[in-house]
Order: sequence, then structure tokens, then C-alpha cells
Amino acid sequence: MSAEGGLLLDSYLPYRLSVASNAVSGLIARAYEDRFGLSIPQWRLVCVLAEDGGLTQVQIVARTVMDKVTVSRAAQGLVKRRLIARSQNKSDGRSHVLALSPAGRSLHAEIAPLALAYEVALIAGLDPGEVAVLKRLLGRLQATAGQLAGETVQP
Amino acid sequence: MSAEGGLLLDSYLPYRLSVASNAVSGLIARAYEDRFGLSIPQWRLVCVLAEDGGLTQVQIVARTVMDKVTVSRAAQGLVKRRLIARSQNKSDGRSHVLALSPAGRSLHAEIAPLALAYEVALIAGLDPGEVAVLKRLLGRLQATAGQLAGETVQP
DNA sequence: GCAAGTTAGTTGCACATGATACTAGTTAGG
DNA sequence: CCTAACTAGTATCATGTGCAACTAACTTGC
Repeated sequence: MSAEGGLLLDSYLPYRLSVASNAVSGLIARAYEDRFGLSIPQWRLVCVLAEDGGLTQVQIVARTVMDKVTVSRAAQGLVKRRLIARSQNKSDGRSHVLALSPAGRSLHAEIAPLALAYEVALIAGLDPGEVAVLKRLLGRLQATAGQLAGETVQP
Repeated sequence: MSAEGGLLLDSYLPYRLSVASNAVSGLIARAYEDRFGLSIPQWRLVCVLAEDGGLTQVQIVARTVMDKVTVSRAAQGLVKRRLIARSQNKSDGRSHVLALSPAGRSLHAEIAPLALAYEVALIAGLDPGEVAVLKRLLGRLQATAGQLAGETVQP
């Protein structure tokens, strides 16, 4: 039936990865959006600010893997809702330091358990060793893809 | 410093999954777009039509995990380039049967090796057993996410 | 055999995303 | 100093995407 040599969509890794990621991201995105009115980029911002304290937008861009425009807009939304505060950066007048406000901190404290619950629900029934393999390989894939982005792959 | 209990973005599975998927998809998408002028949805369509022969759009929607609008537009683009042909479905006047044209078939034959080369390059240096685990868990995650989409997850 | 409900596919719309261009502030070299 | 090159962040634009509404065709029940 199949007219090709060895390429089957269902077992093609980039396809599987994309489909799985879309399913999971869609699930999480809807949960955050419905319950807290947060987009995924906004949620990531809240997360890294909770973890690392005051950061500039470039630092956030480096830390999460998001476009600087995406970070800029997510920050604007959060500032408007008073979940984060921007203060002038003494050492550089162009950049601002972003930090969670008390409201932002408490929102994060509220969301974090839900986020962890989703992760637990997703990996329920999976072998912990296998999950470790999964996370490690995802990191490797990301790194390899980053490298290959520069080069030209030949068939 | 970190004000939360156990949630670290870098080890959070949905985040890792999303970042890895974006890196890989971006790489692949650029390759197909640059060399063949195909979007990812178009490429998926070519793939399943090469695998399964003539299909209607609903069948393609079920087969790949894409919105029916996405499939519709991908099909329009491919028809315009004469890579696929639509014939009337005898048994149902609403739907059309899509199939690769000779040009589409030869394009697929040209792309398939490149696609496989990308997969090989991505998993180079990884243990084959681990890659099997990866693919299996991606399937499980997708299925679990699909299930959870209906329910409400509690912290 | 025809009205009511369903399904295949398209179109319109609203939104998120990312590349590009721009502004304001900073650093380095002469 | 002061100009040229650079960087942080924003605004603008083009594109892709999915939802909802729509049309056309099919099915079912009476």
C-alpha cells in the first residue's frame, strides 16, 4: 500500500513530539486561562520571577525560551494586573527590573500546586525511571535541534 | 530565594516538552519551507496520502491531529500547486477524495529521505532503547492529556 | 417524500505569534 | 567629549491558527 520507503507518520519522532506537546500544552493552557486568566507566556514569567527574583526582560528571554516580543507583551499584561512590578534599573536606564508583587507571589503560590498536580496526573502510571529518560532526552533533542538549526542536513 | 514548594520551571515536564517540540518543529518547518515550500500541515497531508492513498478530509483530520480548517487550507494550497487531486466522492456529494498526483508522489519520494535524515540526526548518539521509551511515553502523554481534557484536575 | 437534524467542507473573524523596524539609552574609540 | 556601533524594549506588520457561523449535501423518522 504505502508507496514510500520507511517513512510512517505515526512513528515519526518530530510528529509524535509535536502532537504530544500540543495535547499537553493545550490542556495546561486551558487550565491556566480558565482559572487564572493567565496565558502560557505570562505563567512562565510568573514562574521564573518566583524562582529567581528580580530579572530584566533579556534575562527572562535567556532563561525561558521565548521571543523578546512575547516576553514584553506578557510583562505588560502582568503589570496591568499588578501581578508584577517594574522598577528602574539603576545601572542601565533602558532596562527595567521585573519582580512579583505580593499579589503575584500569592497567585503563584496558588497556581504552583495545580501545575504540579497536572504533572502528576500526566505521568501517573508511568515508570519513574522512564520519566527520567523522557526528560533527559527532551533536553538532548532540544540541544541537538538547536545545533542543527545552523547547519544543513543532507538526506 | 525561591518562594515556591517544588515547582521549578526547568524540570517541569510540560515546559520541557513544549520547548523541545518547538525547537524540533521549528527546525523541520524551516527545512520543508525553504526547500520545498511546504508548511507542516501540507507536509503531513502529503505523508498520509502517500501512506494511505485516497482519503477524504475528515479521514485526514482523524488520522493526523489537525483542525478541519487547517486540513482544508493545506489541501487548497496543494491542489493549487497540482500536488494533489480532488475527485468527487461517488457515495457522498459533500466530500471529495484527495490523492497525490504524480508530481505529489515524486515530491514525497524526494522529501521522505530528508525527513528521515532529520530524525536520524536528531536521535544520533541516543540509545535506541531510550528512543523507544521516548516514543512510547509521548503516546501515553498524548492519550492522558486527551483524557484529562474532559475532567477537572484538583491540586 | 419531506421536514428536522447531522455531517463535509469553506469562509469570516479574532487572536497570538514572530520578524522587522524603530526609539531611547549605553559603551567604545578617536 | 562626541560620534559610531551596540543593546533593551516597544510598535508595526504580516502570517498562521482555531473557533464559530455558514452552505450544501446527506440521513432519519414520520
